[in-house]
Amino acid sequence: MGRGKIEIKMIENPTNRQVTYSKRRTGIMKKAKELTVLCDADVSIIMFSHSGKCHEYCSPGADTKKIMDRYQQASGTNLWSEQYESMQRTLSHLNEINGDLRREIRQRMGEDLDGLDFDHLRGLEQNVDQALTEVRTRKYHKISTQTETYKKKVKNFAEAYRSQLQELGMRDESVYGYVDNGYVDNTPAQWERRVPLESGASNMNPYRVVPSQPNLHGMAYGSHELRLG
Amino acid sequence: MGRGKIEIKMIENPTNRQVTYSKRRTGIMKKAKELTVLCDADVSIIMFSHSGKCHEYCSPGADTKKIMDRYQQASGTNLWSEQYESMQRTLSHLNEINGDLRREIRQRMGEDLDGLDFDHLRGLEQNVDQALTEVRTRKYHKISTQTETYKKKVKNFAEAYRSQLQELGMRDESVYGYVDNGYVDNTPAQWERRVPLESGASNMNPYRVVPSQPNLHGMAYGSHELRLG
DNA sequence: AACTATTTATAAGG
DNA sequence: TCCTTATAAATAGTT
Repeated sequence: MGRGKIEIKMIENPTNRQVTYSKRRTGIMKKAKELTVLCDADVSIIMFSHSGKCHEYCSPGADTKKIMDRYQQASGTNLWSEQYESMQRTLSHLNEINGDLRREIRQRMGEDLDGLDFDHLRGLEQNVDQALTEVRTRKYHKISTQTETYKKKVKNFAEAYRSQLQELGMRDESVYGYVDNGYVDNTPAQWERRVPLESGASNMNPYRVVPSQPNLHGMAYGSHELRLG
Repeated sequence: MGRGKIEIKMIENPTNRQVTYSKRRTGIMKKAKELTVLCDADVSIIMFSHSGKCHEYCSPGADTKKIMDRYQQASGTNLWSEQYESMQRTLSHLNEINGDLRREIRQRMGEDLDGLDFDHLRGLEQNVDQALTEVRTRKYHKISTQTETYKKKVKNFAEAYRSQLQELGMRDESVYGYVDNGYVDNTPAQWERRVPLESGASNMNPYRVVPSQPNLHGMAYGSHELRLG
């Protein structure tokens, strides 16, 4: 339709091509609008010109994404579902691992042991026993280290205090005596009574006896729709 | 264009509307094809009729999804990204939790204890100690239960054997003697030497000492592209 | 679905 | 990009 008939094949002249693209794009968009109104249809058109420019039409009362979602549903299967399902599988896999890890922790806490046969129980016992030994070793190492640290601190403090006294021309023999007898005590008794410090950085507190859910990141996935608090 | 000019407004007569939809749809699709060829453009058209029927056109050399992805990219921001990012956040959150759980297990195995202060060590020690007690209790309970089971089995077997002998008009006093003296033994010594049975259903073997990765589901997400082996 | 009078789209040119 | 105009194409109403 025009001054002459044209063959439907790629227009080589870039200017002509661009002009034709522009005209016909307008034409299609107009037709789409008319169809939308005349027939009460939902239409989505997305076009990319040879040069990469993007144009779209979308019938009023719906947006492109809605039509695409509807398209996805209508065409049944594919589109994003593939990627969604991949992520979905990953999520349930991770959740499964999560469940296994929690169960292992519960079993290491002496719970949920009904499912274990004798050999597993025996192995678990040995492993926990070794762990206990290791933890005890560390604990006592910590005690002595901290004790040494405090000893040094107090010693340094006393040293400074004494040299100050000396600067003032005075003497006080009781400083060292205080350090060695009173403040530092190798028995763990005073430690055992301390209230544990809350560690904000770690959400894992191994010393807390939490009966069934070692870490309370309650999550349950499995539906296609996801929400994350 | 036709026998008479029509006003662009919704066609009330359903038959006419359907006929017009059909004709004009064909027209638009044809125009789209021509545009594709003439101007080397990528076009995607999705249409839903008033009755809900879906029709699409997509330029050859690309599929609808590709054009939509390109559209998403071109239109800059949103569309699916919101949902993707939500899932992405969920995934990394789960991974983080799993990391914490793995660390907790390692610490319950006596590893990775450098970061714990004295109070945590003390709590962990107490907890592991309690767990050890519980596991031991269960283990010995298992021993006695299994022993009882075997005792009964052998007893039943011996009973059956003896009644068979009786049916044959014979007597054998040694049967019970064998049961009570030889086969059943309450000491755990013979159990301790058994090779553990492999449990195929469970991928968690608490009695295995695996130094750094309690469960080898090595996963590392974080990129937008996902793959799951 | 086919026909056809008429409207609409648009190719070429400015 | 817009205007013009001759002509091709689309299609409304009819059969």
